[in-house]
Amino acid sequence: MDNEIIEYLSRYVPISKEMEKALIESTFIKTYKKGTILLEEGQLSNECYFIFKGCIRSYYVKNEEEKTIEFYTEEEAVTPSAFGKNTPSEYYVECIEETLAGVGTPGQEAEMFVKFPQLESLIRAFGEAVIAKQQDTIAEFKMSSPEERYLQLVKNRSDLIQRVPQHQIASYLGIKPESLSRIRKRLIKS
Amino acid sequence: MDNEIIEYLSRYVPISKEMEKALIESTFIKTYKKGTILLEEGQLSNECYFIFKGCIRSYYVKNEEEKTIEFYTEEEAVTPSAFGKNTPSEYYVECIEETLAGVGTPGQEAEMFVKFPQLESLIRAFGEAVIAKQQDTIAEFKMSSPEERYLQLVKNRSDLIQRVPQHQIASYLGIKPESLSRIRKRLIKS
DNA sequence: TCTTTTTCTTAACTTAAGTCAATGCATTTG
DNA sequence: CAAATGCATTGACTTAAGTTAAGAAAAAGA
Repeated sequence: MDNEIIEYLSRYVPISKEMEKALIESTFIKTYKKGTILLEEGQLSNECYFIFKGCIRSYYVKNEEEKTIEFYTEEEAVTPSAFGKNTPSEYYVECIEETLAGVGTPGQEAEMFVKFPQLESLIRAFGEAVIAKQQDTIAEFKMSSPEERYLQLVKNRSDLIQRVPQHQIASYLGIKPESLSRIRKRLIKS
Repeated sequence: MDNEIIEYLSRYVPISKEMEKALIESTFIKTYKKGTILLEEGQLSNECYFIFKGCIRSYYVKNEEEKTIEFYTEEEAVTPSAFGKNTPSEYYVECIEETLAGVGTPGQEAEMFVKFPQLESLIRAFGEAVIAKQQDTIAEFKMSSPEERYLQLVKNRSDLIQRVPQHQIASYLGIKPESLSRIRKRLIKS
């Protein structure tokens, strides 16, 4: 179990044995029931997560409507923008399945940074990768029709199509559930 | 002139006198003609920029069409995703006005990181701010119609409406120039 | 198991963006 | 200065997404 975190991090930076040990010791693991709200709009964020099993969704609410920003699944890290900051979160974070996750806190993070300054490089590299990926997402959004976006999703993250309710997929694609329903019908026919 | 870079950075982290001196000494300043391509798709990126005067645009090309990702203007930093990496850039970076900018290189960056490890924290904090802003952009895109996106742009960055050709604004909003033209007409009437 | 709630689909209608084509205007270039 | 190029606008038409409403199917809860 703990090895998964290490393996994940080592994609971005070499992890020493010592660092590995400190990481494992300072991480505590929790399970959350389906439907658990991990963070609400307006609240401060004191936790970040590494998912071992399950699915977490982040979403904004505007005009009483939920707009899904991202789905996170196994072996992915969830760090709210407001994590460890003194500003309230602009969005919600919710477990949409029973979820088993490693939980990190700002204190633990700071401690690790002091002990292992290389971690800062890691986080920086990781952040840069996230930025590049998000830029791609934005460009993809501008360049594609709803139907194309759906096809991309099916291609790249077909697991989500199976495990996530369609109205949440629709909000992730920036369209209404009715439209997604029609898109699917259209595609089946052809 | 140099003070602008310092002032900009100090929004994110305290800058020591010594650091200030090193920064100013290692930055060189260049002017680019309107239309200069700073980075092409497929090329490696060896430079990042801090704009003193002018405007830089980044864009993807897909199906022979340009899709603008972002416009950068005075006192903003432009760091291509591929900067200092060994992977080719996925997009173009172009000066759409005569532009005066400070130019940074990976070598200079690395040198600064060695001399001033705090800089790494700065870059990390900065990256996090960028991530939060991009998440907002993505959410805004999902939540709004083209007309609403245009109104947001007018509200938040009215300068761009003045200084950037409309077809580039259209591609930035993810719509066709004809549609933008109609949106403007619609808004004037009401 | 039966009920309730949530999710998905369908239909009819409205609205606006995409497409194609033409035109006018402005800026650049020879 | 004339020609060419690039840019913005307009119109007619097509296409698909939003809206509203209803009903079916599936999942959750009592």
